[in-house]
Amino acid sequence: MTESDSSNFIVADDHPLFREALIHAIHNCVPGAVIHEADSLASLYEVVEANPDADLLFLDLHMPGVSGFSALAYMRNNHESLPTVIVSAVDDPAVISRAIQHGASGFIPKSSPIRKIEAAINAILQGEVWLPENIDLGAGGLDNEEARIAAAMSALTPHQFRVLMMLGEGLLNKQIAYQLGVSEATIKAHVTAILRKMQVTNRTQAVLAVQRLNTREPGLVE
Amino acid sequence: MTESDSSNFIVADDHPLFREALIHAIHNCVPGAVIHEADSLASLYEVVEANPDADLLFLDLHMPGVSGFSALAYMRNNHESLPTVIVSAVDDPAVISRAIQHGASGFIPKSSPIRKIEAAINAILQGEVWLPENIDLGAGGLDNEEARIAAAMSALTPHQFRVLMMLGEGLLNKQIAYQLGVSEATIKAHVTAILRKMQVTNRTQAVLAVQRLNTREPGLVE
DNA sequence: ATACTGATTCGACTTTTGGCTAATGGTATC
DNA sequence: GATACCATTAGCCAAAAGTCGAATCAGTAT
Repeated sequence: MTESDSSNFIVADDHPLFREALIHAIHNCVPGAVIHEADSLASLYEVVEANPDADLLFLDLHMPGVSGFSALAYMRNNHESLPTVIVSAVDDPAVISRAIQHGASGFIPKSSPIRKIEAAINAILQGEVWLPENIDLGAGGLDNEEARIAAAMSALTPHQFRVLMMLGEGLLNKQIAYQLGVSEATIKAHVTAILRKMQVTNRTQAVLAVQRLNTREPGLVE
Repeated sequence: MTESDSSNFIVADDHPLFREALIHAIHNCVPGAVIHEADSLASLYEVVEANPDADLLFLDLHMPGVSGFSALAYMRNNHESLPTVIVSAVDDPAVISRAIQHGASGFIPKSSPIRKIEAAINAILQGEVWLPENIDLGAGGLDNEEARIAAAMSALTPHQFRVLMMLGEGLLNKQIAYQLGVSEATIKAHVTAILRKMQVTNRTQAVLAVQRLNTREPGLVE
């Protein structure tokens, strides 16, 4: 009866087909597994809140509402006890390396054959950090800036994080307020708190900071 | 006496050491070559204006004031007659492919040995499009968005482009005005024109558009 | 010579942003 | 129960952002 008896997983990916495939693989590894799905930042919030005892989160790097390592950085500090595995179409060693440094418990390229994915799931359930073969973790280091931004971002509250992601879409305070069903005054208060925590002076700079956590080529920033 | 008798080149790169090495290689290929240098967007403007009859521009992808393909997109439309070769530390096939699609006349990785660089210069002077070996030009296509943004950006006037790049650094109108030595009202007018041409409604969205021309992993944008 | 186009400049005006204070209620934690 | 933090809102204010119309200037076509 109690869910703590069985394994609880969360699969966050906006591609239904891949979600299904991943769930299938998980079931093969853990027959009685209970799996919860999310296809956006908003639904990820709901599912994570509703299942605080989940054992593992499979997180896509790109979903509606979040992009890059932002969501990972956030999860690492607001739900420390929930290990997070990145599942992504990207398989650049530098991106993989950065994901691990941002606190991911593993990295599964979407291009992996089913067997490999199942092997990855099993390894991670054993507490291992699973990576594709031949990955040099020294490939892409986090520069100081990136680490600082990730730390600042993980200090944000859930609402603040959500608002920050919407700033990242170029929305007005008024639009954000409408979409979240609160007053504009509330959004302003959130934005002020965000700017403070991110140590920037206006929303454009905040958005630029978020962009640095995207999976762009490392080594280009002077 | 007339400069049109000799070959005119422009080398735009913010790394003095590499600039020197490249100039040396050019001299080896074209003994009497006249070479003009730029180490920032501002100086690139000056040099290009001062030498409208230049034969070839060597352009680094990352200089103070510009980043990614923005400068290339701009050059392609405002100085159509000046062929541009990208010189970059990046050698990702997708980046190379995108550079060519943005109108570059060649791509020289900085990691190339001197001989290769000289071979590249000779080939490009013959009118060829020079690429590193084994490059699959199908590697990274421009999505519609990226092509649209590049087109919009190349419709900007020099001043507007300059202002847009400064928006991309998170600067205030006031700061931009001070740096360019004009009134804040002028900058506001430029910004309004930029927003119109880029088909966005505020500066944050304009900055996000510019970011799409950076050399980040392609294929990640949903 | 005239007219037209486009770039640059700027002031006046409106809207949006962002900071500050203050108040309310909820929810943990101690 | 007290304390702390979060979310919410209002109201006020100063600063910044953005729009419009207008003047100037250069180049270009007629």
